[in-house]
Amino acid sequence: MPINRIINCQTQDNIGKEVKVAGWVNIRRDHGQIIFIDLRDRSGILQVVCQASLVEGVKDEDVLEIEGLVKERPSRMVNPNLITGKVELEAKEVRVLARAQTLPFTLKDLNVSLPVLLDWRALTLRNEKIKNVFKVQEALADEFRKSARELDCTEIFVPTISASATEGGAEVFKVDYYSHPAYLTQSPQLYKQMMVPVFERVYTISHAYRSEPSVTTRHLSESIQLDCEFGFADFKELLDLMEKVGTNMFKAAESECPLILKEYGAEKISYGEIPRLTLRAAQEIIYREEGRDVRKEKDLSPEDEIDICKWALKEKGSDFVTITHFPTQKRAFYTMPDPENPVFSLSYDLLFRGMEICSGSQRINNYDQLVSTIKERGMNPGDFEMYLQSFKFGMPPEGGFSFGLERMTKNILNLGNVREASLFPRDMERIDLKLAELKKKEEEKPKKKKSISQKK
RNA sequence: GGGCCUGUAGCUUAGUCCGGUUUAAAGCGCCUCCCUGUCACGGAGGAGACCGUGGGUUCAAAUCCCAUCGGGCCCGCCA
Repeated sequence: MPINRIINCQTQDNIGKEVKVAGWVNIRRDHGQIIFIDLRDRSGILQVVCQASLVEGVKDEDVLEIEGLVKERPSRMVNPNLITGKVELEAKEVRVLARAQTLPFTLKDLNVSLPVLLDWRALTLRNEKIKNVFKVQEALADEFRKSARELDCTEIFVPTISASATEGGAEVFKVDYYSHPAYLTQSPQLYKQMMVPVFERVYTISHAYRSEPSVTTRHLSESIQLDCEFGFADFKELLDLMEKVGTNMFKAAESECPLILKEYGAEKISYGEIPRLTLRAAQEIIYREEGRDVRKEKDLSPEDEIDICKWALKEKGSDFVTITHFPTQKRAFYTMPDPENPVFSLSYDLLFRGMEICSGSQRINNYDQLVSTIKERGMNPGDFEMYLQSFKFGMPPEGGFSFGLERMTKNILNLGNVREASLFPRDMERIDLKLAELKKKEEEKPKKKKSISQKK
C-alpha cells in the first residue's frame, strides 16, 4: 500500500497505481450509490469516485486523506477545466482528518459583497480565484527581488517603529512605547537612505503605516512597499531604474500567471517607450486633449492620472507614464529641488493605467542643505539625529523609489478595490473585523477586565 | 472634512418610485428522501426573514417622513 502522500497534479503520472492524496472537499456530487468528491490541494482539484459508504456525512471543506487507484478517464469523460481532468481516483479508503462546519456562503462559486469577503477572509481566501490574486502578488514581489538583486542591491530589513513623527505628509499612527510616544513608520525611507553609505544600493520589502482619514478604493492604512535606494545615481539614471524594475515586475506577472490574468479579464500590457513628462507638460496635454485646465494645480488628480494614461496608451503605446518635477513644496523634505528651478523638484511618479504605483526622487545629500530644509519646513533637526549622521559623514548623491505592492496587484488584475489585493487589509474601518463590531465587543466586556489592563 | 448612494432568509438579489390580494418572492446554500458517471449533476419535499434599529404619518408601512447605527462609491487629503 502507498505510504507517502502525493499531490493531486501528480496523479497524472501514476495512472494504474495505488496512491494517497489529501486535501479539502471542494464539492460533493451525490448520485446515491456513487459519489464524486472534488478534492482540492495546493496543486489543484482531483475528482475522486467513492462508494457512498466511504464518504457518509462528508461535507464541503472537510479535510480528507484518500487512498485509491488512479484511473484514466474514458475520453468522453475528460474534464478540460481541471489540470487533472484526464484522470480520476477510485477511492479505496477515506479518512476524515478534520471536519468543517456548514459554510456561511458558497465557497466554490463565491459571490459575496466586499464586507462579507473581508469579514470571512480566512475562508474566502480559499476560493481559487481569490487565492490567485496572491499568486500574482507573489510573482510581482518575486520579480522585484530578482530585479533589485540584479542591480546589485543588498536586501535590508528596516524597523517600523520610530521615535519621531517624521517625513511630514501623511498622518501617522501613534503607539505607546514603554510609556514613551512613538510612531509607526509611514515608509522605510529614512532607514533605506541611511543604508546607502553602508551598501551603496539597497532594497527592502516593508510595511508602511498611514493613518490618513481616507476611505477610497485605493487607500490602505497598512501597505506593503517595495523600495530601492541607489548611491551615485543621477536623476536620469533613477528614472531608468524605476521604469526597468516596474516593467520587469509586470512582465514577470504576465509570464508567470497568464491563466490568472485571463481569468480576471486583464488586458495585455503595452510596453511601448514610456513617456517622461514634467507635471506641467502633462497638465498641458490634459488641457489640450481634454479641455480641462489643471495647469496651475500642484499635483495630478485621480481624473488627471486617468487622462494622461489614456493619452500615453493612444499616442505612445504605453500603459505607463512617468511624471517628473512636482512642486518642491508638495514633496517630502528630503527631495532635491531642481537646481535649474527650485520651485520644482527632482521627483517622479510612475503611473500605470490611471493610477500612481510608484514614487521617488533624487535626494538632498548635502548635510547643511538638508538641515536647513528641515528647519525651513518647521521641523526640528534634533528629531532626525541618527538619520543626519549619515549625511554628516559623507552621503553620496543618491535617490530611489518605492512601489506600492497592493496597488500594482489591483491594477494588473483590474480589481475594483485595493482591499481585494491585500490578504488582511487594514483601513479606517477595519482591523480584520469591522472596528464598529470590535467596539461593540469591547463595550460588552465586563468592566473589571479593563481595570486589570490599566494597572499594567 | 464634503457629496452621492445603500441596508429585505446563511449568501446574492426582486419587491420600495406610485402604501393595500404580501400568510414578504427567487436563485444558491442548508435539512429529509430518490438516483452508479457527474464535474455549478439531476429529481421530490421541507425549514429558514417580525424587511438594520427607534420614533412618526396613516384605517393600513419592507414601501412615506425624521433620527440613529451599519455598508458602498466619489472628491479632498494621501502613496
